[in-house]
Amino acid sequence: MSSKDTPAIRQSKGGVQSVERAFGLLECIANSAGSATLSHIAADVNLPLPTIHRLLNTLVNLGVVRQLPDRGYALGPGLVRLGDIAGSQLGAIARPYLRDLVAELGESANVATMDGDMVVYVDQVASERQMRMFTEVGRRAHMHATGVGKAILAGLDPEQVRHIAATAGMPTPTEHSVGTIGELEAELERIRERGYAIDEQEQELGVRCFAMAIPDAPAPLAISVSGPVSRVDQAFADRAIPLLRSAAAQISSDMRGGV
Amino acid sequence: MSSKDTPAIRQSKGGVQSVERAFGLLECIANSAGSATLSHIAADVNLPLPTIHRLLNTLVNLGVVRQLPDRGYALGPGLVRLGDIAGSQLGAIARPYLRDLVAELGESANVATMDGDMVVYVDQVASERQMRMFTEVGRRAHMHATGVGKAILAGLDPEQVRHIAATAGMPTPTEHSVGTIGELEAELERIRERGYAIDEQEQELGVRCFAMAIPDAPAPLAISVSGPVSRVDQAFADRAIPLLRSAAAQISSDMRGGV
DNA sequence: ATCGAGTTTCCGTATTATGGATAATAACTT
DNA sequence: AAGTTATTATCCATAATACGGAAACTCGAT
Repeated sequence: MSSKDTPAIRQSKGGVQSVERAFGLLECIANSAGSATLSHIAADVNLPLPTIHRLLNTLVNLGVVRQLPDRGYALGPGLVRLGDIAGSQLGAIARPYLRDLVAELGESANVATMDGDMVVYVDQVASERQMRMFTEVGRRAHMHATGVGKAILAGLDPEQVRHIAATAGMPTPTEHSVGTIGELEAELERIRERGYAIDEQEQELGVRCFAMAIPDAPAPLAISVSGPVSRVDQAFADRAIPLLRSAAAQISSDMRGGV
Repeated sequence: MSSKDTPAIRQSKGGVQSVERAFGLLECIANSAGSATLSHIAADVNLPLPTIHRLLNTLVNLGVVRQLPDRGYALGPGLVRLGDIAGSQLGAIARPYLRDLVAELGESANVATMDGDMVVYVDQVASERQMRMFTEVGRRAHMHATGVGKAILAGLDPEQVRHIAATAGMPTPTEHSVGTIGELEAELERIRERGYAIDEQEQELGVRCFAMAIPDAPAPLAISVSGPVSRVDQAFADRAIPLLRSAAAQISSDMRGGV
């Protein structure tokens, strides 16, 4: 499951070839979890060895890739920094509104984006409560098993949803998780009707979560509030949903407004 | 403070120009917090507009940069993913040992690397205790004010240390923090003698931390255990130091061993 | 000590990125 | 609302740049 995952390297017209190739290599290393040797990479992306070697050298000099003592290549710390900044920038616009949500509702609020076929949490404002959700920023999770993920999926084409479900798979972290594409599609329809997604202990037992997509965002984005089922109940939802709705609207307009 | 931070773009011989330039642009966007407009970027990196535009286009197509509705450019979600994977890969080798440390000592353990002139936490295993350190993965901190940072600094050339202190500055988060280069150098000398670093409430009041650098790591790396001063005392240190030492040695050999 | 898979360097070639000039678009001004 | 400027996007001839075949080298295995 490695020679087909990276379908060579997409070359879009008007793009700079070497840059596209360079990121193809990064993708390739990212997919082959851990290190990847030169020839291993050459097998995946379809390029002559010297070319790959030269590109990798450049990336190593840039600190984006690090070369292991056994000559293998791995993603380097430079990417940690860039990724961190990228995430915080995405989250930065949303943060003040998340803070309001937390202040108002007393539960943790999150922003997540879709990357590839997974959800990535880009920012979180944790509640002050003792027992609270512990969703690390940067964590990745399956779309169908999270509130934010389902909220995002509900805004995509059905075929795109199928494709994501197919490539990422549909594991069921708990017995409440959605397990089949049929169920998922029905669930997404419900989400579209009511305007928000519910994660009913689907990601973790005892945790309920309300999520909503940010309309017209530059990247697929959703926000959520989550907490233990004991506190996050119907009464909570009645207070939370309008707040989520207005937060989503404001974030959306902030993002369109630039800065 | 923006036209001098990015000293054009470093071009190392044997490197692929366009790739180096592309990452120069990413750096530039990263530095100009939030969005950066085309001409703003052109002012920082010293390149003709069409060239920048073409490179940015490529990066946008790759999902690494996103273009805002006001035509500004910002780092995109693709980087979040790569950075996340890069971080977890760096941390992955260390994680099992961190787990052991936490199991044995009952306090949170961290791995951090140096990136630029800052420390970045790449992984953490949190203790099960109620009151625990809340160091998010991906967080950046000043070298001189953290245990891991000082442990790493202790292994660098004095001039490099000076340079880092000069460029990053030396803020003092608490009244215990090291505030001058003189103090720092003395402290680093002590660290070299005893073989580990102590963060004595220098980052946050009430928090003590023992840290040790990973020798011969592919990137500067250090591990630490930290917790409230009430629990993390001399008796704790007596248990912790040998464990840290052996963990560091094992991680080091694992990293040299490849995979 | 010999071999061979995998990695790195070399260098002539032409493919590829380049950037000056120009057009299109947005922002400001009167 | 029309004119003006600043900013961004597109063309395309040029040559500089990245390319990749071939050959040297390194390291682990036999």
